Amino acid sequence: MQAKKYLITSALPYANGPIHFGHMVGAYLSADVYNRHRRLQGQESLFISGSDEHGVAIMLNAKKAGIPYQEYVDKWHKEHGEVFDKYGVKFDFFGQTSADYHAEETVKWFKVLHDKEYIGTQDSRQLYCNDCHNHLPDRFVEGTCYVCDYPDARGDECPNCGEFIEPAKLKNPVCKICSSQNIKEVSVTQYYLLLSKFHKEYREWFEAKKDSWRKTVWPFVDSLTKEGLHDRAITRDLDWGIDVPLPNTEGKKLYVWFDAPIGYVSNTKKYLEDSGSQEDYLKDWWQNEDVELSHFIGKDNIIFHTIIFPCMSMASGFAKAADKVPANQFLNLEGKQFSKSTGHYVDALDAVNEFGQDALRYYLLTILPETTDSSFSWDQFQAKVNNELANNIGNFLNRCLKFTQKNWSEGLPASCFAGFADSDEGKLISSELKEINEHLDQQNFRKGIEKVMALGNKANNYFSEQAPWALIKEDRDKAAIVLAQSSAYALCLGAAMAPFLPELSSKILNHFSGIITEDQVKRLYCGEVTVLDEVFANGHILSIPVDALVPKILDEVIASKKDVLKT
RNA sequence: CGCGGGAUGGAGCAGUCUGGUAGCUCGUCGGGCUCAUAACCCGAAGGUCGUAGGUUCGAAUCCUGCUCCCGCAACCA
Repeated sequence: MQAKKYLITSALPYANGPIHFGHMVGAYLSADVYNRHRRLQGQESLFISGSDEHGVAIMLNAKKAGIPYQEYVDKWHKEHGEVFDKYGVKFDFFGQTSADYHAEETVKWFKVLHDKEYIGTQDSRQLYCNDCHNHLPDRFVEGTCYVCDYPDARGDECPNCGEFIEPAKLKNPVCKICSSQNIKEVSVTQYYLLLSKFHKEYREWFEAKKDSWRKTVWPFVDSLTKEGLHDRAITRDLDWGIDVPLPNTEGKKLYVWFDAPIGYVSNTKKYLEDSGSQEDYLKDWWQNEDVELSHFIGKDNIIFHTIIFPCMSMASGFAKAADKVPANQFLNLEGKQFSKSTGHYVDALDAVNEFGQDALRYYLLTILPETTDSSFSWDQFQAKVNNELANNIGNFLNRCLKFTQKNWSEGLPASCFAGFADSDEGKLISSELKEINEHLDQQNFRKGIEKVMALGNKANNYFSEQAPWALIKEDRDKAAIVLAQSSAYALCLGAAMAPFLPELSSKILNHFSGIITEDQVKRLYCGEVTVLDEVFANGHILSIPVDALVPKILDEVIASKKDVLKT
């Protein structure tokens, strides 16, 4: 059955540091393209994200910076919002998990899961630092591996021998927070999400996804869950987070990963309330079977979005489980991992301020790590932007519009545009536009943007073959028809590009403002080229001066970027 | 045998599920054009599809073994 509405979420960025291209490409750009795509199709959609603001890492960094937790996360929330804005990633709502409305929603989920006996207590042994008085999560302890004697084994895994570590057994454990060796093992009682009880229902839901989920997602999750599900602690002994809503639980907070995905739901609720909508966030969206729910995430989040949150949703009855989880692989920088500490790093905000939204969105979308890890390279960035975006698309628009403006300053008459939809060019464009739609329906973003480029290629092809610069000397009327068809090409390119490069798209459409409505753009986007007969019913005058729409990136600039990485 | 992903012309990738003369973008070389952002168009060269076997009339694609790379992914998020 065709879904009627689309609920789109992007992983909540952790409010603990700057955003880099890896984040951008992992969970935000493709989600934004998908959202814009569905809207252009005239579908109803909601695009939700927000800051993830709890957890030990934030606590410690705020303490280190000497500022209150709330102030710390607010700072990052603001900066992240700014970055997304500059990249044209346009959420309907970008909330915060430290807000009251979110705590309220999370508590509701906890209580229902508790009442249904999907939450219970278990005792476990955990390390505690006597000097900084923190309960130490596995990753915050280091020591000597008890299997291979590797000296820098982490509390959860030994990077040398690959053994999964039981932190209490580590030799010479050291607190990673304060470097103290004064660590003791204590017994703690935590609340657990009893996923083991939900195995059968979970697998029933999961197995139905086999053919539609990416092969980087399904087999991995399958191998983790086919034998059974592990219960999982969802509380921690911390002083920053949402209080456990039960008596005698002082000092316990909900684990950040329990509350974070509920953020999608609470942010939806808040958005609908704030925008004065009459819709109910659960009935009309989260529980609605006619809604297609897609979680856009990086591969590091697969477990939470394909196992834990779906179980929480189904077991509580608050929400349907995900329909699609188009998880991306990782993006490297010049072949190596991004690393802020070693300086092998590019700040996403600096980059967009320098190169602009179109160039970065274009390049990043063409290297989306959909099937395998990919790599950002400055040389390739320059080559692709200059050769593909500027020379192909940008130059086509420039040559065709400038030529038209120079020779038909009075405008092209309606008669030149007649019959375009039925022409070979018109039919070709129509089928190309429909194909782009299909790729995006399937969330194949790279293929989609490749197709847009191919359309630009065809436009250049047509222009060169028809050679209007020669034709105009022999038969001005025939040349006018060629230019009219080229204008139609330009307009179609503008529409096709809309979900990928909204800024460039609107620059193109701007040349046709006044003769095309928003609704007509949507129809054109879906491949209905007959709409052009209406659009050009009175001919067309290019009234705005034509300028190069895609600036080229200079060698010196790229060289300086590469130099920065070397040092 | 921890788990998953990957290995395809100089570079980056698609194709593998559903076997049938190996495709795309960039780069290189040759030609054309001059409307345009030294842009555009046409043509060419370049690959025994990581490796060793197997199945088959036929394998990049299916099966088995091996090598190398990336990541760590259910108590960091």
